[in-house]
Amino acid sequence: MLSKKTKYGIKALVYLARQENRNPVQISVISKSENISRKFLESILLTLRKNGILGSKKGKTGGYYLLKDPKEIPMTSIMRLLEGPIAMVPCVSLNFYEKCDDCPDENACAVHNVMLKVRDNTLEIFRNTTLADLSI
Amino acid sequence: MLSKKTKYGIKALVYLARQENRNPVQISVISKSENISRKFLESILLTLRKNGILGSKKGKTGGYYLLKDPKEIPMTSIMRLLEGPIAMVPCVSLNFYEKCDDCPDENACAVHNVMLKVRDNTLEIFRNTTLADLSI
DNA sequence: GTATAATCCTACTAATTCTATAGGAATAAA
DNA sequence: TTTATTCCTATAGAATTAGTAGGATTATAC
Repeated sequence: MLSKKTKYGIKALVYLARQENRNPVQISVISKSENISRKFLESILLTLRKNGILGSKKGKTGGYYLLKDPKEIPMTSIMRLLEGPIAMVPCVSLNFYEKCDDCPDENACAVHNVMLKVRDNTLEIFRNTTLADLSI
Repeated sequence: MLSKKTKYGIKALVYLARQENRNPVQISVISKSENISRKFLESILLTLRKNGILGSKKGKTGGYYLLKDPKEIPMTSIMRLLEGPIAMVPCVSLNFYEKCDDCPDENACAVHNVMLKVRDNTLEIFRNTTLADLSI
């Protein structure tokens, strides 16, 4: 299941992508529009900024804005940043790989092989979907 | 992320599917072979039995066995039983649908639409994969 | 400059879910 | 009658999630 953090993060990004210009938008404006707790959204936008997706301006008339063209922001980046691995098991994850304790041989593991297939499919969707596609 | 419950459940089912006959297999035999906590596995097999996937025999020489041909057990059934929804958000789930609190219009929701696509893809894989496919 | 209004940052908390574990009752075979 | 299994309910510790608190910092407007 997608965490609320990720869901809210995507919604906020879409909101920013739909803006006509790149002027800073205040947290409270987004939080009201998208029905998201202000403080929770604050922490989400902060991690998006720390990871190069958003820029921010402090003080009065401050807020958050996109640093890149929405076309240049694939879902893979957003998902990995907010949600973590795209794969359903760590042993088939590209960016968050971990060996299973219980599994002596990955290639012989039935779970591994189905989940690899699922990951490949999901990955292709996320790679081919950018923030621009979400924001139409 | 897939829960250990689901992962262990699948592994146990594969183990049973690979048996030559349908004689009862004891929990402890499966738990040793697959490196799963005996008591945890016990509770998993119990829910599989209560939901018509497994049969059981009590007492000495007791154990668990498959009730159906592995070909007749799709991944969708196993996943929904052990893991719950296949979709990443409740609002695109077929069997566990729930409306989002924050979302006034589902069809206008960017998250909804990507996740619908992901669900369709994942669902097709799980529908076309049976326990028999996993047990080769 | 001073008041105001925004982000920044760290820490904390409440709720939920996950991963088991405990312990005995019921059952069946030897 | 002993032994070895499943059956059942309850509980507990750990991890994660979702959200909150409160003040520090910074920039604008008057």
